[in-house]
Amino acid sequence: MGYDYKEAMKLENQLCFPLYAAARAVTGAYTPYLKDLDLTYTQYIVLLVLWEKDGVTVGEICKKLMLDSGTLSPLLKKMKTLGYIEKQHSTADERAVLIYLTEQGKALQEKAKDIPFKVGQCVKLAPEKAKQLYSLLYELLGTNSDELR
Amino acid sequence: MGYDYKEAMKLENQLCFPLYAAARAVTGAYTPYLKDLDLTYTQYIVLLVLWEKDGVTVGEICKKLMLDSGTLSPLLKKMKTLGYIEKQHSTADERAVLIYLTEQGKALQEKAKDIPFKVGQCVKLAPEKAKQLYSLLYELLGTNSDELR
DNA sequence: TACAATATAATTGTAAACAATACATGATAA
DNA sequence: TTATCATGTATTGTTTACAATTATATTGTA
Repeated sequence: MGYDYKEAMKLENQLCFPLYAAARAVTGAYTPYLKDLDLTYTQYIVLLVLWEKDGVTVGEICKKLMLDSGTLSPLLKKMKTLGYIEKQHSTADERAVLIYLTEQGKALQEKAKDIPFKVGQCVKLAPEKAKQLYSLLYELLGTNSDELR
Repeated sequence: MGYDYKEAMKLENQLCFPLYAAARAVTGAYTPYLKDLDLTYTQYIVLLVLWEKDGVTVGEICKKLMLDSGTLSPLLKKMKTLGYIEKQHSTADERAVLIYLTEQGKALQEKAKDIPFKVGQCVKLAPEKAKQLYSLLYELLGTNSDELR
């Protein structure tokens, strides 16, 4: 008996599905908290990048978040109109666009400070299991960042 | 010293991010193979459901895939125009819509049979680690399917 | 110095994803 | 019965995602 493709094709036998579903579920867990701050999940992770290091290029944000400019360009434009960021062309390289937080953008960090904790409360996975999951995911991403994208 | 929220808010300290990124990466790994069959990832997982059990309601598909009707309704409409499925109102309950594979939709299973294997090749995670990841993800989903959605 | 190759963002087009709402059918209770 | 509530699906509006392309700037090189 060979490779049972019908068995392999069952939804519950594919790693992709729980990954896809879990990602949406966890992202969704952020939504109510982010809504209070008028933020979407993607805007939030852009801010996470900027709160760590202000004045980075669009390309650096793309790389960190593994998103492309087709996703981030309109998003950053929106965040600018919302008053969270400013854009500025690099003087060293006119192609590069640097993103800076406004005062309002900086102030959001304080307002968002409880979110990781609150979401952590929702995601009822024992700490050591969360850690395992975390490292498996990074392993998956690390060994595949080239092949997969 | 209290709870260091600035540390907690770093991108690399949040479980959500690798989950989000890995899900997109793995989903993206399907894209080239699915493109050959003129399928999107979401269409593919709908077919996975139907290949397992034909003639299920929209609601059952929603539940299995953890997607809502706002996502699936237009998708199913598209799949109908593509000739993969047919819709039929349940006689027992006129509200319910049953989804049936067409011959073309059934035939796609044979054409798609190598996809799980091929994607498995791309995702270079040792089998036992993939298994671990798999069960952690289902644990995350299982314990939270109510709270998270 | 030209000019091809490359790099950086933005744009366009298509397809999800989901909240909120609408709408039809079915179930239930006064 | 008939008002009311619940259920199943579809629609509308907003925001991602990403492929493919474009516009512009920079770099490498003949």
